Amino acid sequence: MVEVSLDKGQVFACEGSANDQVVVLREGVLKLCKTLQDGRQLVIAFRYPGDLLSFGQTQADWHADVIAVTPASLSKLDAQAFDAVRLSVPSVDGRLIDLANDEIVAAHNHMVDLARKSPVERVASFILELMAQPSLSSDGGRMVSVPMSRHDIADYLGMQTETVSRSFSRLVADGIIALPRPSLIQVLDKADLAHLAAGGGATRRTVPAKLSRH
Amino acid sequence: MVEVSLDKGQVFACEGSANDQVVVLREGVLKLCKTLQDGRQLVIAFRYPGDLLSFGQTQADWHADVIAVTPASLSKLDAQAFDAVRLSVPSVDGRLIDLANDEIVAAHNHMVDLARKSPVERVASFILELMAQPSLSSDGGRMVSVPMSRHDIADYLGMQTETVSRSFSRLVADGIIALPRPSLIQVLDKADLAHLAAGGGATRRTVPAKLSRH
DNA sequence: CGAAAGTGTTGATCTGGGTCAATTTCTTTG
DNA sequence: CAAAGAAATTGACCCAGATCAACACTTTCG
Repeated sequence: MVEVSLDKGQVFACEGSANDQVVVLREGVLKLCKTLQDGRQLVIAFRYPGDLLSFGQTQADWHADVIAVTPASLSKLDAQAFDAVRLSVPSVDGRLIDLANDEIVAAHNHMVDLARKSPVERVASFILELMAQPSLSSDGGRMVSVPMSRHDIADYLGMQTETVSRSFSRLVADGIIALPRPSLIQVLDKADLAHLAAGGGATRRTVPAKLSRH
Repeated sequence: MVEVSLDKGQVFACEGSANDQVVVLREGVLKLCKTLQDGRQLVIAFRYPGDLLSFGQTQADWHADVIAVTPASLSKLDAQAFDAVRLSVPSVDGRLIDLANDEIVAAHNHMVDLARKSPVERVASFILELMAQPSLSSDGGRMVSVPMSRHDIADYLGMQTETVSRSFSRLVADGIIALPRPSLIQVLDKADLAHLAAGGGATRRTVPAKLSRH
């Protein structure tokens, strides 16, 4: 099992390159990216500590670029060695299938975000995803750190940086979150956030006067 | 192994209901749908003959509605029986992992479509997907039948029926496809279609005069 | 420390695709 | 086959979010 360290911004793997290893993220945050020939880009997913980056599948090619969003460290094991593990511990396969399935469910949910939710709703969903990451969450989920740039968030949510920024501002104006720093979210009303993310519109439609402007 | 028949429009399973079976689609086309509480809908994926609908995972809940787009027939086997198969034929697990992986790759590609492609590009990608289905393709992939409605296509591509229709019209006007009937596509220029779908813009930017209007 | 570059926020304007509405074309059925 | 109903197309208009532009704040480095 080999340890690898990545600097912020470093490319770990490229779409199309061979992937005959099993890789686990130990520390830091990665993004999986796909780019169209004219430069349009999408961040397929972010990866957090503990996440598996590849399932040791038979067809072995990365289908997206893998890039460090923060300094990161990861462990890799080549496919043969992993196959030995799978043979000696049969429950591993079932676990892999479950993990792959979680991945499918997550992807399908994100598709709904991309296709059918408004910018504010997408950002609300995104904040909830961050809150679910123990490595980013503190104070019982009240404070959430945001390790990626507004640009990365935009590419993840299928919008523009400006729109991401405006959506954050909207949530602040509505008293749902506070932003002590761009990279730190204080969640003020988790219920409203969840309601928004689910596509139900915010509970608090009318905003307290002193919060709505400045 | 139990056979099930579905009428067009019939609901086979609902999001959240228990899924402790392994299901294979034999004939017909299904759609997997997710609906937001205010009615916004997305077709996550279509399923074609030969597709597996569930991977016999541990956590057993449908995460989308499953609805017949055409009359369909499918076979199901309950999880215990399938587990017996998995134990006796160890290669099944590896195959399942590969299938799940294909599903992940497909979902990730579709995310790019939804988030970053224009309506015409999405429809182009969609037509290519249909062409890849042997059950829909004839005349060496020149003629493709479209079993689902414009509305379903819209919900699959994250747009409106009207926009789907306009995109088809655009492709016809540009001489890339012909539409003898709404449910039948004749592919005239597969290269252009692929180029469009890849986000490169059509090769034929200037349109022959007699095709561009009327 | 001050300049320069990078990142984020806000404002002004423009446009692609959504929405509403009117036909036309397919499909079904009596 | 005709009539009714559903589905698809086309047109007109409008608005959410992209684009363009200016500015603020933070970090880096000579």
